[in-house]
Amino acid sequence: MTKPKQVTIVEVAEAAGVSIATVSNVLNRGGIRSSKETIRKVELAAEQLGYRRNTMAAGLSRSKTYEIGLIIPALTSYYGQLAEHLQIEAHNAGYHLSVFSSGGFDPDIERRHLEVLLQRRVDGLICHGLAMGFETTRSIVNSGTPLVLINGWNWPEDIATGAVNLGFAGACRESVKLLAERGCGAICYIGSKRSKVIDEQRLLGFHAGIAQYGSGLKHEIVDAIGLDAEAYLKDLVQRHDRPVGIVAFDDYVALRILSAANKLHIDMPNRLKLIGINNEYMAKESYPGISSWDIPYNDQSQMAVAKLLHKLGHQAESGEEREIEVPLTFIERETTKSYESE
Amino acid sequence: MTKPKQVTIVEVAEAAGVSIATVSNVLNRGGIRSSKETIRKVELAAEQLGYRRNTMAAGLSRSKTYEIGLIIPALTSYYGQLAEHLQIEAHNAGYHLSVFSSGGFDPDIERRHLEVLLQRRVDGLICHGLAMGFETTRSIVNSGTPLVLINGWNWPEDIATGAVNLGFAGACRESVKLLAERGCGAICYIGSKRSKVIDEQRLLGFHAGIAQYGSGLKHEIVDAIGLDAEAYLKDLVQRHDRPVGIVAFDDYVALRILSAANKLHIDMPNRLKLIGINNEYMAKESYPGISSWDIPYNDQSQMAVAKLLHKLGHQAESGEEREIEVPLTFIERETTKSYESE
DNA sequence: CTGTTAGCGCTTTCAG
DNA sequence: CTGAAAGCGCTAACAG
Repeated sequence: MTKPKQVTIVEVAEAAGVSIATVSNVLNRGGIRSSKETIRKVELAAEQLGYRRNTMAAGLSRSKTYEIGLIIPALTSYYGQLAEHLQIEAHNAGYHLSVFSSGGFDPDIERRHLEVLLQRRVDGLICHGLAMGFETTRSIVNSGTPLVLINGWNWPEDIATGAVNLGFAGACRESVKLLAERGCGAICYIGSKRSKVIDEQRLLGFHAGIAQYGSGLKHEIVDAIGLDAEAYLKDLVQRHDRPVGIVAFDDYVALRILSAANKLHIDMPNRLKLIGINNEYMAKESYPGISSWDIPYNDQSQMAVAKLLHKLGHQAESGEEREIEVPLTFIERETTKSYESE
Repeated sequence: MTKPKQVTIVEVAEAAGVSIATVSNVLNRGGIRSSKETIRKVELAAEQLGYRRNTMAAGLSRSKTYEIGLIIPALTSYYGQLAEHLQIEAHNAGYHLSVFSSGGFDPDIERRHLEVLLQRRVDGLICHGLAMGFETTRSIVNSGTPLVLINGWNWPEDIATGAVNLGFAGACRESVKLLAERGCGAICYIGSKRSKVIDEQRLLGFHAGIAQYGSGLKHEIVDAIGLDAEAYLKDLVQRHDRPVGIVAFDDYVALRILSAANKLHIDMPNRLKLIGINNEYMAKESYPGISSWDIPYNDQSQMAVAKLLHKLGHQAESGEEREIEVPLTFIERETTKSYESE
């Protein structure tokens, strides 16, 4: 069980009867500029010996790792999905993505992972805004490692790094619009202070929506943490005659609301209309189905990777603007509309 | 924006007026056997220059990476959680964990990630049974890299590698028992063929339960994929006078069932009793709450890492048995029991 | 087309 | 306690 000495190009070279340089050329540079015969010999030898390139040696020698690091606040739901997509995009670009979770916004863990990544000399970094403190980020930027942020809004100029953000504000604004149009007399945003910057974006959009479409409408803002959904909802509905609209922080919060509503036998969508965000499984499979905003994982991932590649000098497009925004798309379900046929 | 040449021990050595060997000793070997004065000088120089150790060089030189690779089928729900916990355990042991998702059971991606990890010369590997084919696994074992499996049951002797498995079978058996005791006249398992080996385990337990506690009980087995939950449920309930019990593959499937039941106004838990697995958010927050089996992430992670360390020669305990099993714990909610007080 | 050789940055004997 | 020197495995000129 002791790790048998791994085979190196030296051994392959010997077996194939060529020099190590030739082996390197054949195996790791696409066999260009080598005779067919040599290529064959080398590949055969490598195959038989079970050669496997040592990334550390290669990286050290070229001072380029083809690795890009990802730091996200968690590995669940949205973040997990995102990581998955990014992994694919990175691969398509010839890089490979190492994923690290900062374990729910823990700045120490964040620092630690970052340090590991930097010590690894990753070529670039993709980080979620939530997982990054300003200080940490500044130190990356100073280290010279290219960085693109995901969901990082309005970062200080001196550490501006390019970001691709989700259009949460827009989604919330449109949610308000829709709820207003559907006849809600009061609209309420249930946020989550825990995800500060993201909550701010939602709130921004919510307020914009109220300002634009909600004249004469009552509105209020509460936080999901520690909220007694049942009590709140009961009270909310009692206080208003017309239908009530709720914009939930995400589908998790929305599910809590929906369950409370079910328990109280509140008529959805006639008495209460509910919109979540993220379009997760539970939104689709709960009863009634929760209207929600779908996340364009593909677009966001593609853009993030493209932007990073650009910084890495790959001369791709889409590297100009500092922040770019990706819009969500609304998926309507029974919490906002009664289905006739469908 | 071009990557400024990173500082190396050579520069630190110069700045501190000592040799690179000394720098290495101080910085990366805990400053043992060095005079206080030297230590101070070196640390100061390193600090000022912003020295950051190059992992590749270090790893290459010691042929030891302190990295362990993780391959899981996805980054969502259970898998994401698991990864998160493993990351912590690994860290506590002085290792760092690189996470890779094989993008939903895709054998090509699996192979690719594996190759990357092996080329990185990770010290060890933790893989989820679902994400691994036998062939792939055999090649790891042959490569000499220690491997511990998570949820890998009954692997062929020649690639037996040690596994820490969740007690799904036990959970399902006990679910049947509970449903039988609670007066169900028919018990039904709704599986998911997509997760083959896991489904098998559940089924194993289900059958054991039926054999042991379900004499005279009707039982049936269906698959969640493509299932019309509403139609199925309607029919199921009509066919039986006594309460019907359902053991769902996981909480995702359970949620679908629950939604269908709500839609059909089936009385839970009196007419229908439902048990999920994984104890995810939706089980806790749906209405009625779904009884489910909680996963001991901590235990499983600890054991997996401990087992791997053992193989790495860390001489820890718990490395003897080839497969070890971690039991789940039942969390009862309203889908199986009416609450009076809570 | 192929081989020689000088590193990449760090660890690790082994002398001093 | 400190330093000189020999690698770790691979890449990248540069000659042949």
